[in-house]
Amino acid sequence: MVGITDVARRAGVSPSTVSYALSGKRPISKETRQRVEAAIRELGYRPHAGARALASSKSNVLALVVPLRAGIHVPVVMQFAVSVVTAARRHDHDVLLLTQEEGEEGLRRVAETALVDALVVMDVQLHDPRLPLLRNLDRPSVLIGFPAEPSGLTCIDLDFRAAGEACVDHLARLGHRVVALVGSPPEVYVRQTAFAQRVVQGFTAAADRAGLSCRVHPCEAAPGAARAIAERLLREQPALTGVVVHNEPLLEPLIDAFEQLGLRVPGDLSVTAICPDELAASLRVPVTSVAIPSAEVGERAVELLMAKLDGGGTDVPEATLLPPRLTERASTAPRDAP
Amino acid sequence: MVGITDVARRAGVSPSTVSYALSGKRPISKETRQRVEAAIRELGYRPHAGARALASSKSNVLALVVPLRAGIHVPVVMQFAVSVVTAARRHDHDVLLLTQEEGEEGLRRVAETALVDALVVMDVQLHDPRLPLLRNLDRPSVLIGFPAEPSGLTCIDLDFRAAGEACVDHLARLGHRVVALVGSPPEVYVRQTAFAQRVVQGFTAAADRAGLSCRVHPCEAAPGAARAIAERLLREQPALTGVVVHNEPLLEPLIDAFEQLGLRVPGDLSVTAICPDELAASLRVPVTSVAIPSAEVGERAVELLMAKLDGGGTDVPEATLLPPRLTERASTAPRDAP
DNA sequence: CTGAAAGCGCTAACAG
DNA sequence: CTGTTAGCGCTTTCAG
Repeated sequence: MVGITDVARRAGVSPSTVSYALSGKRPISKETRQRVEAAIRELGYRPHAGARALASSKSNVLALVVPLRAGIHVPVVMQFAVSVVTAARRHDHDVLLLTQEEGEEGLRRVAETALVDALVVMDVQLHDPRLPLLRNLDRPSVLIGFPAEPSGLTCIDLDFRAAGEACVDHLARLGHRVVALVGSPPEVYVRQTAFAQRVVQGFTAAADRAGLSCRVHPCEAAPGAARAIAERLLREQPALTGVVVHNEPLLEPLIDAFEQLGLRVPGDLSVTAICPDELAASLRVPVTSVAIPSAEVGERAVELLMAKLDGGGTDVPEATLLPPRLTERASTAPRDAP
Repeated sequence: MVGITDVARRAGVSPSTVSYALSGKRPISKETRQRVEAAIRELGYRPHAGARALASSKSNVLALVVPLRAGIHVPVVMQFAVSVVTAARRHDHDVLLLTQEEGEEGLRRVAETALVDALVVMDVQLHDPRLPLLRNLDRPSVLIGFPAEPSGLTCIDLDFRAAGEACVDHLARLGHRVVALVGSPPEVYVRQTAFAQRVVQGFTAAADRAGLSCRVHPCEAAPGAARAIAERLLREQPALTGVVVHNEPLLEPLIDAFEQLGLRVPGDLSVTAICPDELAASLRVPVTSVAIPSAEVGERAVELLMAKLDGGGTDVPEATLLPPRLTERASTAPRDAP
């Protein structure tokens, strides 16, 4: 194995100079640097990650905890993970993948063995059991999602409340007076995942504010569910003309179901969704939607972590709520004059 | 920070004894072990990962390279990743997540810095540029998928050829005489991803053997694609009664399209798929399918890696082809008597 | 701007 | 069955 001393010898300098040339932590004359770089190249030198971690107390690895639970749209998780890895690499960090299953012990393990320098935790619940641990860990973390009591933690997410509002506002502006929310599966609410609830709050608040009649339906994404929910919506709200869908797998079948029931989208019914842009744009009827910006959230999460790692934690905001971005597509239209 | 010497002092033993008590690499008397364990518990000791890696030249971390390319079904990748993590944890290893994007340099980096002990590489192409590198790396690897020349590498995958055959055999046994394969998007074939081609080979071979008329259609998963391909199939093969689908996103819309064209499934048309069981089982018409056993592949991949890591590499099979498992569901039926 | 040298915390001979 | 000790390869004072 070729080590730093081999490089030093070949370049005619001391090991510390090689180290500093690599880290840039102190000025190195141009010629020295070039000799070092040449030696590194010629020998194919790679610093040993473990040795580095031991000597510097920095592993340059981040932990990413991904959820496995039911009712979570897998492509969003994956896209998020990829963006975290990509962003981390830009900051010269790698990413260790942990599953939710590992629980608190998993977090504690990777943090306390110094395997990772910091943690990104997805799918945070309102009263997440991991919160006390994350507060006390000696390494910084960023949570994706907001728990009930976020103080002392760094959290980031789409502003789901505002997203719910944005959808309703859009429908209200188009003249719709009776709207419904088709939400995530019931288990997501039972688990008290904050984002689902926040959409409901925003939806309801905006509807009240605009004087709209509204209802909320948590909804499974089972085979026959789309048809059933479509019929139920129309039965319960015969004057329904606006629907907000916050349930990725159900979006396409639901639109199909409406059309099979004789309702044209957007002719008779306007549909908006909260979902990834790619999904909304790829449907037969491209859907007006508020994007779930997984890639941006992942990227920002890593930036926050990096700021905490080298800023010491000062001036890193505790809460980052990304404002919703609504894109109009073909699924919404003004309500017919009454 | 509490180190191994603190534990040793507290337990009244030497550091090496603590180390051996932890690793089990040499016999420790029961009483000593208990004193050590008590000390560890009382002090909340955690061995430092970097120090361990440096001293033992083992990081206990595996690299997992995931694909990002178009035409790859994301849930399969995710499920696979999760099963790799889970299996790795059972063997006391962690998993570092790399994206395809990092390419050869990424593999080289994590291997040569000793960040990881071994690698799992997904989505291997027939003439994958990473193959020479993987052959020469000093750390073992397992490939998911088979390149054109797998010798000297350890590969594992579903036997896609046999899967294609199994679907055709099933249809043939039910009396179908004219069949079609709706395959992966064209880019998957162009990239020469082996599995897509192998399905075609198996499909064609089995059809020839059984004397069936057959055609193959690579197919995008775009919004209108399902309807278009359905119409095209019926135009080109008016007597078509059996379809094999190897394209997850298209499966459901394709069945819908057939039914909209007036063909009942399985009354007029039998459909089988090669896809994850969860997908096949969750459709309105549960589909007879050969499962893509992502979880099993991930698990087996890790077992192979572990065998190579501690077995020295001997007696680890180079090729592991998982036999297809076809589950009959509601989408296939005997062909009507002519 | 550069070098010397002391560890970082653990493992694994070697010695008993 | 247990202890002593020499590193593992790098970073970072301290000195110049």
